[in-house]
Amino acid sequence: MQRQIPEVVVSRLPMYIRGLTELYQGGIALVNSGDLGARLGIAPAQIRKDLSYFGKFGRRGRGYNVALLLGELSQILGLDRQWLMAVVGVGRLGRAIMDYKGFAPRGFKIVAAFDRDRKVIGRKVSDVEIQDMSELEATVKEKNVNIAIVAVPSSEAQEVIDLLVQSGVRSILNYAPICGKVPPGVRLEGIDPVLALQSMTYYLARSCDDLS
Amino acid sequence: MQRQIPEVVVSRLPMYIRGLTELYQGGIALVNSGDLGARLGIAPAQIRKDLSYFGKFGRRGRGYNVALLLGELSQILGLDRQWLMAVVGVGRLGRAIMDYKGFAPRGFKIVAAFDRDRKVIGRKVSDVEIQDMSELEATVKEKNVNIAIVAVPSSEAQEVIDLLVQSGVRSILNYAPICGKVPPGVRLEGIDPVLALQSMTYYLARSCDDLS
DNA sequence: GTTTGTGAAATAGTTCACAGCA
DNA sequence: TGCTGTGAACTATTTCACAAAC
Repeated sequence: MQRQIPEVVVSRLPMYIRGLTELYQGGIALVNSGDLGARLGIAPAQIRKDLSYFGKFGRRGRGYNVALLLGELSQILGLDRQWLMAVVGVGRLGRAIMDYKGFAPRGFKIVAAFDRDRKVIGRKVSDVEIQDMSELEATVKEKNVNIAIVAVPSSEAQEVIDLLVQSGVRSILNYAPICGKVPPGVRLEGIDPVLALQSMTYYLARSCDDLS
Repeated sequence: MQRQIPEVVVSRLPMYIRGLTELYQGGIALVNSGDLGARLGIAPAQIRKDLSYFGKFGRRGRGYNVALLLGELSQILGLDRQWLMAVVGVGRLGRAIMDYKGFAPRGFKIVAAFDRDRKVIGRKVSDVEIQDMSELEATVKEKNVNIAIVAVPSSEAQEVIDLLVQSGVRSILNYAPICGKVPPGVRLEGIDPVLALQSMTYYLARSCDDLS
């Protein structure tokens, strides 16, 4: 147990949560690092080492209590509370994000949406009323939004990111295919399926061409 | 220049493509590793080292010819051809994926879609007719699909992945929030926004709690 | 003068292997 | 006996720093 945990370690905790949740729902009460690792495709020693950054959660000779570890990890990640999110850009993609049923059950609730298009302002999508961009800063502060999802066209994305940062948002999930810039202290993560596809083709191209 | 390139290196090439494309569209013909790095948030030495795995593309004292490097990287990643994709699962999420306008302009074309729900089979989404799952293997082979996108509920995802692998698909982009298993030689990448959110909350929770 | 390409050095991350405990 | 927790060993990745090229 120590300070300054590597980012890779933090990024694996959600996977452990995922695997443990499946076990929990399957009624399995106890699991060891080998079985959890096999399920997630992660080395058992990796799991034990990662957990050791945060404490001692297992019992030697037995393994980990699934419910207990799930609770501990949820607390470590701050998932024991509800997080309020805003969506910026309510075009095709933004609407799909707002309609996505996967956020709420995992503790992430969309409570505000913004667009600059007059034609959609005032309408409701999934029970959330779309507001004008000019109301972003005030609404974000008033509703205590701390995560924003950017779903505007690439050309406007950086501008929107800047506005969000200025409004006090410290975590941004960006769907626009640009590499945005944020000041230190703000987290920006990109979601771009094309980026994933473009590295897969590297390996596809190789297994097609090389018959060696 | 050498064999066996690290995966991290391959995963950065699409980012270079992205940055170079922006420069190209901005009419900039020449770029050095420092400027490209600043734009992408990557160290200049990292860029030079990554490129050196594949060859020598720059001119000392000058930098890189944007169009030239773009072409080289596209070829390396196999982006100089069109890739045909199939979508499995045409619910809310699957339809959003099929409607997404970001694939085609970057060389990825959806040419087939499958679902097991009788009510949607036969309908068209974005000009592609939805077929029954039973036709998957034959259609994938006939149309030369080599990438599949999985957008079925978690409970069916592994089953669908197995079917795709059996049908000869070597690259799968999985939107279901499970950690699927594939045999060696098949690439499976997951897209799960919640996973990204769950690690962002770790840092959010810390900057809220700790006033230290 | 400028910037690449690249070994060598430094850092980060993973895996081993085993003492310690149930 | 079985499995965790963890330093130590190993491997991978990044960064440095500079000769070579223009």
